[in-house]
Amino acid sequence: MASRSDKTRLRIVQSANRLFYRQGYNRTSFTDIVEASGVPRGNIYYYFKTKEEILLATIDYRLDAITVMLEEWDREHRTPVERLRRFVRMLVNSRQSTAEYGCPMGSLNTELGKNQRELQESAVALFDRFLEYLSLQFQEIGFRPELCRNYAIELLARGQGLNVMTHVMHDPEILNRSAEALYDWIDAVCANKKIV
Amino acid sequence: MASRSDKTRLRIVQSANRLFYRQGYNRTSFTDIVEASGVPRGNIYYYFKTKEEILLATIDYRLDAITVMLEEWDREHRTPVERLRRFVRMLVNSRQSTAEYGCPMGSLNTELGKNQRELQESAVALFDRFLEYLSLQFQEIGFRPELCRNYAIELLARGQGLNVMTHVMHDPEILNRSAEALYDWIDAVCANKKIV
DNA sequence: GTAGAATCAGGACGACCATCTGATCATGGA
DNA sequence: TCCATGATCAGATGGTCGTCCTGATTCTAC
Repeated sequence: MASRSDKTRLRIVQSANRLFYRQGYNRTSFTDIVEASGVPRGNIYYYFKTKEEILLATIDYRLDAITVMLEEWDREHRTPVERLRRFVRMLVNSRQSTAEYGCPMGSLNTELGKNQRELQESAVALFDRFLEYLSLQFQEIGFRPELCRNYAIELLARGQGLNVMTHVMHDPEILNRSAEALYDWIDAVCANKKIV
Repeated sequence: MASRSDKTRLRIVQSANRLFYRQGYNRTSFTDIVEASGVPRGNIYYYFKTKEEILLATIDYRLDAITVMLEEWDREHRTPVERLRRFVRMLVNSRQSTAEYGCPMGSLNTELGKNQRELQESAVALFDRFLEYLSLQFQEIGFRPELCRNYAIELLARGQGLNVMTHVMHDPEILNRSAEALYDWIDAVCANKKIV
């Protein structure tokens, strides 16, 4: 099924995705995408009518990548606690690129959240995917459903906070050092399981 | 001392500051600033040679505002713990605008952190101001100096995380609900004081 | 083999961008 | 009164932006 067309489209999306992450969506020009992908101007417009459409395609692309990753986590780890810890480990593993360019998900939403609400509402799907997954793990641990979403938000918030600080200070060690507190938090929450 | 010149300059800076917060720096055009401030094009260039200079002026403007605020906190609250709690309260108080436009400090740094390093290095001063202040409070509580900076980063990180989630989900209640955990964290850290 | 759709290619277009220019106005000291 | 200078102002400028257009080439199916 990987026709020539599919390959070209994929090249565009991958190049745009990379640029959007590194430069931001608004600061990435059409010419940037043309040069990075090697796909000529008019040809890109054959696949996407507007720059916004390219962004939506990159969001879908990321969503697929996240789905694949989460499925892998499910296969690799049997218990929900291990999967929560795996999430923290992912943050730590990404610390170098986070220090350089920030969180791909968080920085995109932050950028679009200012005055580009429609686009941001598409980008929030990235957060929802993680929230859903994390929430599910807490449910499997045995917490009440209402609590689970709040725990998921709390965990995601702490991850985002570390990502922001890591990016702002250009210091990957912040993530390295602070991860321990997140592991502890997971343990502490789960220790409450019997009480709650 | 408020000459006509000073007033015009201030009007430019205040309008730009507002626009940069709401629309982001890069998406704010010169024309936007002209229209918002009511100061004609050429006149703005009499005060600032480039758009970047305007940004630097707004950063200074914010730094001054932060300084004034922190001095007020010092006057209002005698103990360092109260001042730390005051910081959390500020986050909660700003929850409405945070839900709409994000954290003024965090979102600016996130935007500039991508590919505009020189400007971001000026914007990081905003973070430094808070880090310095928070760190000082931990020192006054009695922690070892090396610890204090890490505690300050941790507190700032958790605040930024909540700000990001609040903005992304457009839900001020996230800040409202999660503040309690920050108060608890402050208490927990200070309870360790004798041990550490 | 060939018709028609899919794909490729790059220049052209108008809008808007940050910046600059030069003229005009206001003010205050000689 | 006059003029030097700080302040104000409208419009022009070159460049870049996202978008569009028109052919040329390649693929697919009969």
